[in-house]
Amino acid sequence: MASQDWQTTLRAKGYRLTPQRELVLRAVERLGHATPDEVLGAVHEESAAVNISTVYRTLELLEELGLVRHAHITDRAPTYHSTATPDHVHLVCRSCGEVTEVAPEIIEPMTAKLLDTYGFVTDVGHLTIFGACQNCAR
Amino acid sequence: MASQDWQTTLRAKGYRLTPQRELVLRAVERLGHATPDEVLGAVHEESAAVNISTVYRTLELLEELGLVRHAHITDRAPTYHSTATPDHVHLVCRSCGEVTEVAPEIIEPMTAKLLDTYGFVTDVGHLTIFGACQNCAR
DNA sequence: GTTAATGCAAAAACTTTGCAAACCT
DNA sequence: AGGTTTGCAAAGTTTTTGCATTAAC
Repeated sequence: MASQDWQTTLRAKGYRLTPQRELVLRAVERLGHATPDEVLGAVHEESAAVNISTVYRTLELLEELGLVRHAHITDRAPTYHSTATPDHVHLVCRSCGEVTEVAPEIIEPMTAKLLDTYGFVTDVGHLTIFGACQNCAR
Repeated sequence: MASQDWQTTLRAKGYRLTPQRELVLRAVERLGHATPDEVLGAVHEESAAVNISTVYRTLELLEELGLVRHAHITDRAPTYHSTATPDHVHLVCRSCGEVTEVAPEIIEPMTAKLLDTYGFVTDVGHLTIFGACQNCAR
């Protein structure tokens, strides 16, 4: 059922089902958070050869369809994650690089205030908070 | 006085005072938020020729010294801003690109909770919140 | 005079694009 | 069959690096 979902979403907009698209989506789901390059690597481990440009095009497509999202967790490449996982905020430690996923509820007081004061609707799924984790903070 | 500050900071760590470093720092202060490329452009307008690689090296140095900071406001290049301006959070509208600066107090409830729950110390100056501004939200 | 910093040019890393061949429907 | 998608290769961007020259101290 969930496995049909993405197929339906693709077809709904007239896009075709290809093994590459399935492989990329699966890789993103499996990896949790991954750069285009890491997605390519993961797909290759599946003993499948997909071109890097296809990975880029596919990630763009999947994001347009709302099946994946990206966030800027490192200073370099964007990292993609599946939207099948519930929305979450990323806490990224500047020292050790650890990434913690946090339920969006924790920032609800803030999003409420931003809406209230500025009429700003926070895109929770895209939020990355940098700082120092418990271990590195002291 | 403030104009001496950065000179002192540089010397304190044994770095040298160069016109390029002053030009880059001034450009960042003047521009508010700027990519390395925009900094280069601004410096050139000062009728001074500074190489792009010097801009990169200088921004890195200034950041190490705590004189500038960077945040990821767009999906592409990082934007640098002076730390002379008080810490602030960036609200970025995904539709129109508008960037609003917000006092850190507004997110204090969130940072408190993150500290409480995860021992996570939020780096407020680096925080960029994506979403939809008042005009674009509806 | 020493040593760090700059400019330049080349390389590296990352992403995009054009086009013919292959594949989905 | 017909139009979309892929692979490949080449080009575009952005950032980094090595090294000789220049400039700060």
